[in-house]
Amino acid sequence: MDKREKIITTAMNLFSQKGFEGTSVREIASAAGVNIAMINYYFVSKEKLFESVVEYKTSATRTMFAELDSNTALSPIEKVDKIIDRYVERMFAAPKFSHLLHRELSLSHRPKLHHAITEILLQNIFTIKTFLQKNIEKGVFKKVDTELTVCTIIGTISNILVSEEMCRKMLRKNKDFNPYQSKKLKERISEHLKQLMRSHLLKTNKTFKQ
Amino acid sequence: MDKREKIITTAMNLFSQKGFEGTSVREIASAAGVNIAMINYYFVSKEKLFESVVEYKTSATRTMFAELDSNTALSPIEKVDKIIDRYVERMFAAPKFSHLLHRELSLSHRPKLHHAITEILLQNIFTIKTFLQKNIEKGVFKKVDTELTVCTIIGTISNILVSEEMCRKMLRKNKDFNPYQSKKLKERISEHLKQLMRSHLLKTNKTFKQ
DNA sequence: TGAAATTAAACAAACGTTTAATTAATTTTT
DNA sequence: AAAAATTAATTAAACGTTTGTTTAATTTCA
Repeated sequence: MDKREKIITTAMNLFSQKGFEGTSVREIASAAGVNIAMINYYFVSKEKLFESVVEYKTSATRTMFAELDSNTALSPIEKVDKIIDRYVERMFAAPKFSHLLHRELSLSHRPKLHHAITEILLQNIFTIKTFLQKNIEKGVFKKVDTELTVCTIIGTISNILVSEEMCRKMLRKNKDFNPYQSKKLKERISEHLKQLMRSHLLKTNKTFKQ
Repeated sequence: MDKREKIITTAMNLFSQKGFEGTSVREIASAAGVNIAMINYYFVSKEKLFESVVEYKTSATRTMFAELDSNTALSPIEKVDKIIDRYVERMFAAPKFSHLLHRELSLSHRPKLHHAITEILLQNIFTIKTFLQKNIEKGVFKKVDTELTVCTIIGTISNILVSEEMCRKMLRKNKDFNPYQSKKLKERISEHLKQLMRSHLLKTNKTFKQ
């Protein structure tokens, strides 16, 4: 890995753990094993480094929902299942980075970064929303509030993963339970959301695994 | 309002807007109209001030869910409705403070504060969870994942309110729409969650306002 | 008179950033 | 292909600010 990339991944980890203001440039440089001046040399400023981190991390997963949307082999409710699975997968793969985005989103004193994150997240939201709307028009799904339904899916997942300690205590697990590594929890969340969405979206009284 | 309280409310607003590290003690002192030394005189340190802010804000609403729980005049699903109404109300009353809590919760480098917030939020979660469990045992509600159901309610609301700009764009509103002041949005979220919870929890096929 | 409240000033430490000098790598010229 | 010239990468040190906190003197109030 070249130094530029090493700085980005190190910064991502530190920003995720301690926030933007809570992480110093010296800390990043030291953890990445580079001279402190290299950071300004490559990224101009700390804020620009942050933007690079966001861009680096989200570019890979940007097309995920769009690809899923164009897959026509699945039934509407099966697609909902897939959307849930993929989103849960994505959040579990990098929970701390998701927190970083949400944290920055809830702050208002760095407008540029705020705007950039908003645009990134909106893409995913609109893809799902449009999918739901189409199937409501077709008469396949109930006439639900599509925008808030997307919020429910995303909000549920990010809420559970907001803190390891919180998650453990809420689920009454002991100290050696690691939420972010638990395959069981991942499946449990998927199951819950699928069941929730089936009763929410489907007109007929099909109950799911219950 | 005495100076101590003035410092707390000013700090709350600034911490909410700019985060803990993003707010300086000088800034708080200046905005509160007090000498900078007064903050350490009253609160010993910046971190202790933060803890005082959290304590001050949450003490008032701490008993809310417990009181609601002991109200026996309502049917189970009506109580769910009330829980949703109250929670939405609470979040809309101080959205930025909610973000402050969630932001701090997603960081791991101030363990003391992290722990304090966890305990505060857990009280509400367990009250709702226990209520759901009781009604599942009685056979009134379906056998759902109670813990994740609570996450869904809380997560949906906090996800929508995470950012004003995000909310506006997601709901396709124009610039002069103020999400945090919108009574309509508040009702819309309540409606969505009530409908969601009825299809999720109720065994019979009662659909709600649809 | 004595305790509490308030102040301006200073504290050391940490912050993000820049400088200027040096080494490494690449390109151009012979 | 070797030498020279040019660009890029890297470094230690210092830059001026800002940070949270403390001091010691003064004012306020009981």
